[in-house]
Amino acid sequence: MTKQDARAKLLDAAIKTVRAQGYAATSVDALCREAGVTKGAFFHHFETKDALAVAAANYWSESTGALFEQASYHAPADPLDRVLAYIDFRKELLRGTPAEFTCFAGTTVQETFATSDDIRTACKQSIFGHADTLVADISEAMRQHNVKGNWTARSLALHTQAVLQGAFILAKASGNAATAADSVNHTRRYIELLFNRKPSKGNAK
Amino acid sequence: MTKQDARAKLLDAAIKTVRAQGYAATSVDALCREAGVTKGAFFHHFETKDALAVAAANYWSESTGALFEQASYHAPADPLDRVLAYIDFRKELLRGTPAEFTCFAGTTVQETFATSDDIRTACKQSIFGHADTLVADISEAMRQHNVKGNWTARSLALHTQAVLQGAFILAKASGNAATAADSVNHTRRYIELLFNRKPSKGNAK
DNA sequence: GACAACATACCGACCGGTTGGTAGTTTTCC
DNA sequence: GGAAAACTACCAACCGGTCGGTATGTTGTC
Repeated sequence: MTKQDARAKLLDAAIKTVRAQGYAATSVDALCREAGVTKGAFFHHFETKDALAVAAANYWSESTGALFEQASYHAPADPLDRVLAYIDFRKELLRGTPAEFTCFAGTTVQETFATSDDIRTACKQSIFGHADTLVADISEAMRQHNVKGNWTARSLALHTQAVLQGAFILAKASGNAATAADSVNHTRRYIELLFNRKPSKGNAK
Repeated sequence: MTKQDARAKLLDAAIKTVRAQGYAATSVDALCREAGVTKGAFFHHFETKDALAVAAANYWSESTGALFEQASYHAPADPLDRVLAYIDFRKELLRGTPAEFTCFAGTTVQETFATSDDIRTACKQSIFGHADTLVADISEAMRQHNVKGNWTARSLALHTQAVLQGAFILAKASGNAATAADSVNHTRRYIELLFNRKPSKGNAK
């Protein structure tokens, strides 16, 4: 109702609609309809459709960043436990329809990587930036548990993101969130094996 | 030049263009231009644009199926070696630009899962059908190496596909195929750990 | 001469983006 | 401190162009 309302509503509409239909299939008109604003408002706040995509990717980084910052997986004293709790948290988020739990940045970059460097960079920042928040815990876990392999903390952090992005695709293809959860279970098991941690019960398949 | 030529050229153009730009951003006109045929030819062979997508997904299944059938990773006597050789083969394929090594089915299903059940099913068949070709070797490896975990051969096969699909997205986002190769290395290491196989040298990061 | 395999010309709907304009707020200047 | 000027947020109508799709040829082959 107040100032700057249209911009926020358009960003929310973009996240929702693009996750459901993809970026190219989402028209500016559809976005305005979903947000309940006019086309004039759209182009008042965003120079082009691509500029909205960049803003939405940054908005996505901020809102998911806040979600993960507040989450309880940071609580355990052992850094390895924090990493495993993060994996469990990601698994818990796999609820509802794919449009509800999949990643705006991953979906958008898949369509735009070759046509818009600005969008690609914003999406890369979202995915790689989130991965970077895991590196400290992984590094500390490697130190405390005396694990040194032929791999880096950052590459493992990025690998967890790759698994999730791929799990989203399989969930979309199968229409089944459980398919994605299976891959998260494998990732948990991988980390347990890397750190010689006894596997927890209850991660079937 | 001969009969049925236009259809084949349109399918090739679809694979190439969709991998580069996505499905929705690929117009029928652009497809005809790329294939060197007219719009009349397009709608002579395909009832709708969506019908072409289904045909292209099936064509993708066939052509990649032939590629993997002929590959040399089936040679080793030990089924675990065959699985690891498959992983190495997938890593070798990560050459050139993302448009050259990424998956048509994964790209397409990401955009169409909610809007076309026919396309979604054809893409699911492509990805899950390929995963199924790995199940026999994984199962035999579990038997021969006396490995039984809280997971199934099929879920591990699907997990390898999830990692690859996710690795494609990270490669698109970073513009760097090496990012994808890192995830494949982690997957190889995971399988080695699952089967208590000594790690091979040379899989850095 | 019938039929498949195209080609050409064209359609209405919708695309991203622009226009001229209005209502309300903030800043400027005496 | 109060009016004028400038600015912000937003709107409805509209633009040229492109979209997926169609209707009607033409051409080569059996």
